[in-house]
Amino acid sequence: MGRSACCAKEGLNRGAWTAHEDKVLSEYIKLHGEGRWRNLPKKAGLKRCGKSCRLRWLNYLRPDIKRGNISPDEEELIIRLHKLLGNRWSLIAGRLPGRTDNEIKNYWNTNLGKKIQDPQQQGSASNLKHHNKNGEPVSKKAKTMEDMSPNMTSPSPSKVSPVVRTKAAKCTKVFISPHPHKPLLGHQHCEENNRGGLMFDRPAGDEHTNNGSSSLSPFSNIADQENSSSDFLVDFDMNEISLASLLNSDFPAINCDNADQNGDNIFSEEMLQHLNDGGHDCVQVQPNLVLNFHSLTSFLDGDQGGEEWLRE
DNA sequence: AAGAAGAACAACCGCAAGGTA
DNA sequence: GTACCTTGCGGTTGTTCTTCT
Repeated sequence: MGRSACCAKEGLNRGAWTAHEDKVLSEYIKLHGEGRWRNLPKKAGLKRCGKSCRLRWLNYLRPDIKRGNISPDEEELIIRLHKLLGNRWSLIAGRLPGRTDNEIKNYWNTNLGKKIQDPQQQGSASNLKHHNKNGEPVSKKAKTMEDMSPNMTSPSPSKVSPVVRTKAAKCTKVFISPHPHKPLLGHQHCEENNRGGLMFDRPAGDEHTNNGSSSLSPFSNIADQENSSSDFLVDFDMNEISLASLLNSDFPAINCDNADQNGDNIFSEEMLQHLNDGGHDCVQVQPNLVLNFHSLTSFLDGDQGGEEWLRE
């Protein structure tokens, strides 16, 4: 992958990470924390360069990573943030809980960049990934995980390999890192995936969110909800005190109006109850304080709002 | 069913900024 | 002041996957 060797050290592994390597890295970081990347591989017993370990952790192994489709709301936010910030992916990613700069960059390059360049194709970028010969949009990803990702569930013999395919499952299943203190709620069938994490089927009745722009509900399951909501709030807290006014003004309205297109709220009562019952150590999530991308993007569109907020 | 083309994305690289001795 | 180290960022590329013919 990529170019020629960077660390150029003989004997170092390159390319795709194996499940074993992921496990070793995760466990090492759990024990010792992040940082000291240069020495980490040696100490952890990995034949990788520190940079590679860092990237792997930040982009895929971190417990708060949200995998899966970029929702239309997120997409809109990305577009607006990009308008303000340009290619400052890390800043943009900082405003999208659970998303990484790499993921957003990739998404931009493969979807939004084209969309912006070709305004005629306005509409949800989720719908213009492919076009058939009639010019009709065909969503490559509007399939269930079972259909689309055999190597996540039942790898074909020829593909059996220890190498981890971490393709963001666009997804009826969501990767969740094991969190000892977080109960695995639900009714989900769960199975260990090839990264040592857990894959969950969506709860029955949630299939409607899997329509290619699926994650209209930005949160695919409890763990996702926890991570996403808390990250978002934490992000606010950390970055701008003035965001309190933002939250007070615009966000509280959203639990109702950010119901998904089927009229369902993003959070079920059960979910909110779980959050308030200590799903989080620090963050108490109020029922009406739910992420509203529409509100945020409106804010960013405002005369003074966005730009100042984004400046660190 | 097979091959081609294009899309998606994981991973790499080089560089710059910040921290420390 | 500066040299070195570490970390983070944005751009780029190779591989895999999906869809079309």
